[in-house]
Amino acid sequence: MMANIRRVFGSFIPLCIAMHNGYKVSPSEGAGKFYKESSTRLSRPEVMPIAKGQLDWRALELKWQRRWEEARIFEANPDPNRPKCFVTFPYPYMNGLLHVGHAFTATRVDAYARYKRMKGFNVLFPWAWHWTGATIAGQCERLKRKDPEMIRILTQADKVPPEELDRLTDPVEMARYFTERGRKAVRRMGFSVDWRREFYTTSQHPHYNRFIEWQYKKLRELGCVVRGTHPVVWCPSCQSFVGDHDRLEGEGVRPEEFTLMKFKLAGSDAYLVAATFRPETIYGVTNMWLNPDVEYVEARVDGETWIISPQAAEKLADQGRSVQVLRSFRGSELMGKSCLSPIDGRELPILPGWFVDPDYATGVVYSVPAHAPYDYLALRDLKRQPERLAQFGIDPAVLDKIEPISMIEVEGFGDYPAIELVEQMGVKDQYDPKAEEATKIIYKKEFHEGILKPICGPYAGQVVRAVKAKLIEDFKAKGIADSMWELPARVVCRCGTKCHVKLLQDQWFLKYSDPAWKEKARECVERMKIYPEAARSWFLEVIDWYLDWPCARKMGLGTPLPWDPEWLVETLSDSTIYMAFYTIMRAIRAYNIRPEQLTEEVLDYVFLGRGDPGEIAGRVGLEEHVLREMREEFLYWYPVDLRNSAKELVPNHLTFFIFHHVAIWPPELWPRAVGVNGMVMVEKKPMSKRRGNFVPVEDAVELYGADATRCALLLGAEGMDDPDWSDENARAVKANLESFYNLVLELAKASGGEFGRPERWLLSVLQARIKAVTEAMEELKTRTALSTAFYEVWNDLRWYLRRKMGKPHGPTVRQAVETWVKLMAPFAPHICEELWERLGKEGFVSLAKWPEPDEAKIDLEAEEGEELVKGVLEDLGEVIKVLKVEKPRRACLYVASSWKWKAYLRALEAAREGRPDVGAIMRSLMQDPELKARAKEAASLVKQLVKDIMDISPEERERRLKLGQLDELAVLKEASAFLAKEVGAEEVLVFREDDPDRYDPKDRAKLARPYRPAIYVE
RNA sequence: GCGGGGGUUCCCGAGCCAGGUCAAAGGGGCGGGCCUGAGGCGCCCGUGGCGUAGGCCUGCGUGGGUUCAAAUCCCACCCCCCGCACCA
Repeated sequence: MMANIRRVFGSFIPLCIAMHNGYKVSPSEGAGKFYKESSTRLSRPEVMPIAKGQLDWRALELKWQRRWEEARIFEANPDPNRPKCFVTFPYPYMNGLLHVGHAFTATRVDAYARYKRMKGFNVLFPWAWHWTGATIAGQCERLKRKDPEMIRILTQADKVPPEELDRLTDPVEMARYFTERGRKAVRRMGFSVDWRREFYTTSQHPHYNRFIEWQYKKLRELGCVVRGTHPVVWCPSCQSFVGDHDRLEGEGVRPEEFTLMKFKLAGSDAYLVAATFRPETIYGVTNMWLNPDVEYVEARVDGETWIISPQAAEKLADQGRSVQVLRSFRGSELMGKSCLSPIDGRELPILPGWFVDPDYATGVVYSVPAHAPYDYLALRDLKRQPERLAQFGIDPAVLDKIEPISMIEVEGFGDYPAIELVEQMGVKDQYDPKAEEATKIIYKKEFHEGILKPICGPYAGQVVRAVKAKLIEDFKAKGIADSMWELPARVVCRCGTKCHVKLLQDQWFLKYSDPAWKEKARECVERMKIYPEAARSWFLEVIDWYLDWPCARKMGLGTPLPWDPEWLVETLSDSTIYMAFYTIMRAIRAYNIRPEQLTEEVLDYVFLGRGDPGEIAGRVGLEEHVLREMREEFLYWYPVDLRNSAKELVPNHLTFFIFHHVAIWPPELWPRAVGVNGMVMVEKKPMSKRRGNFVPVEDAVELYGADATRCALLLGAEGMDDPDWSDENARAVKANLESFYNLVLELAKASGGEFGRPERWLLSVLQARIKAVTEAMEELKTRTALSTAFYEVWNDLRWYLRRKMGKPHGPTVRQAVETWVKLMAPFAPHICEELWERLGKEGFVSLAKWPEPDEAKIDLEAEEGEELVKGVLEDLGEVIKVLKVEKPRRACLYVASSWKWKAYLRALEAAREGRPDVGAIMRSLMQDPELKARAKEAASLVKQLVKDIMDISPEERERRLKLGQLDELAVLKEASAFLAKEVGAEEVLVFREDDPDRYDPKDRAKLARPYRPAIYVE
């Protein structure tokens, strides 16, 4: 028996060290053989030693991982008698090692899986590997070229031994290599995975390949896959598109679509084709700008003659236009001529504009001086330097005829916003950088708030933003407008060539723009659970925003499109419904089904229930029952109950996942829930291989063990917040887990003791903890759940043990500790298994029944009693501190008399209706003769009581009201020895305030209030 | 720029939706005490300021506002993180 509280916490570990000194654990010896000899002092030979005051985590974790595997407890088979729960983690991409970010997301899934399993669900948590895409192939290329950065990343971040590098130049080898290491890491984390269903993607896995072929046949049948063209950033020298990572300049720059307005050149069939983002301003056009110093061409473009820059002609040719350059000339040639406004045929002079860049869009710009700063500036510059006009033989008088035309109304400006702003900002001329700034301001303002004036015909009175798309469509229909793609900023390829936009022909697209498809996806989002709820609007936003997605590429690894095999399904498009494949992977292995047996009709039957299983089975040489079993297994596990990922996947993978499910399956098979979490930071910075703060799972596990890694990650954050991984924190969590382990073992030895209020209190608060952890897990709030299960329960026990001064009640403590271990099992499964075994429990804690809160154990009197003791202890401490006495000789407590309690309870009642009114309470109290006799005293008391009451939570008020008068005298008398010990007093005396025999030299008793006994310290 | 999420006491983080329970949970770190042969572990106390009786003052990105009362509600501003398309 423990002699006192200090011994409970202070001495047992050294004792354990003494007991086990000399036992050295060799990890290679495996489960059950960790010691040189069987411990004679521990009753069970297989339990873990505590080596050097610390656990041998590695040996302990390997032991339980092996036992789980041997017992095959995570292999989930359909069982109609149990509710199922199918949870998934997006298979990781195998271009490198798994890192703590993967571990974080997967640990959340695993903790949820383990929780649900303990709740009695038949839980399936499968795992697979993503090989699809060009990234791995790209890495191999870089490796072949001996790119030093690539070698550095592979050898340092991914810790590939240099001698392996040669082998990894083959993409399949690289994928396989990282898959092997990844699998080891996943196992070491103790994830409760059913490995029978493991696979990897691409044509390298013929079964999966069949599945993707089937999926795309279905999508095509449904009209979800269509052919079309697509703009990409293109390098004319490399003849290939240029992704963000292949650029020297222009990261993040994407193609944008310009509107082209066609102005007929007066007395000619040719059009001056001006490019703009603001076609609505056509109503305010006053003249045309060409750069007189650069070259232009006249070209046949789709049967029309266009005047544009030669660069533009080249770009248009890459955008699916038929382009034939007829002649080339300098811009100066057209100066002083005129063209016609496409809207109303007004004649517009063509003037020299040196700001016009032939490299940008068409090199032709129309002028709207009222609303475009550059246009106003260029006109102003010409007026100031009429000689520059004369140089082209233009009569400067032409400028006098140009009046700005106001066509957009915008608050805070008059008729000519561009002019006002230019003057206000003091922009010098068209070469002043401030011109750009002014342009941005006007554009933004007019786009969002601008209203078109009556001059704008059918669009008058409308907001620019609202009408723009319609206007473009109308102009195109009338044949006065066209469009072209252009990059809003310079992009330079790795090879040094300037890029432009190319429109790729005959691409295969997933038609995410389809309104009917979007609608179904929205419906799915609306009906599913989303953790955290804040992510829901994000999904809806993304679905709304999606355009068609090019779903196939010609490079890298993947599954060829069945009807056009030179195209491979790209990586985000072959990972959308594969969770269904997990459901049949078990049978494929068990029955040794060959890939060619997974025909379209077989999979139609399995996943869609189409056709006659007997006939189909016969045709492919399978037993009918096998086919039926696969169908049943699919229907058993589907739909997906939870898919959890990091938030970066919301706008892509998770949304695809939703789109494809709603396309292929009826609503009852749509996903039930998605979880989204933050991205792991390492020492507060985003993890990056290049930056060198990349933390592989294998390293974390090696240093801290699986349980500590899991807990440190889960304690980091929940919701969409980003958790931070730091060594300091991981170390601290590991130490906490070790203390948890030692404390549980020590407490399990407790025997004897008495059952009283502290025991009732402990069991009562434990029920609240169980409830809180359970509720948090249901919402996937893993941080709240773990922190409650771990720290809050610990604090409860801490108080209890302190309160019992080292004499805990064996059975109660044991019960508490068993519950504690169960609550911790989803998070720190290895150490909990070990404890479970050491506690002498049968079976795996992983399969133990999750605790349920027991209403019968909830004990208001005990909880309020302990609250009182805590409060008194705190107040005593405060008083002693202020008095600056080292060791008080004696402390006296005086509990409130019953008339005060009457007033207190009345005040509590009054507080139910909001802020209590002192007057009203008094009036009602005065009905009672006992109180009426003390009216004066009562009045000041009630004021104080109302203050007290408003200082506690409404729930607490309700509890106290429900409980009624607490027998404070009994509670405190029972606790007096404890209080005396805590404050270091010789004795603590407790009296009723109206006890005539009380010891009360300073006459303090009258200050007593309910839950606040009066105190006298000497 | 657009969309999403945030800014809380030394650090991480709860609280904010449903205003008073909040000097503000929990953890970490740090300081002191106890325990120990010593260390680690554990336990207790402290960790904005003041205080010779359980209390008072200041305080939750910045600036306003609503209210008897605001970390919590409203407005404006500043700052940080994530995603933005052929890429996993």
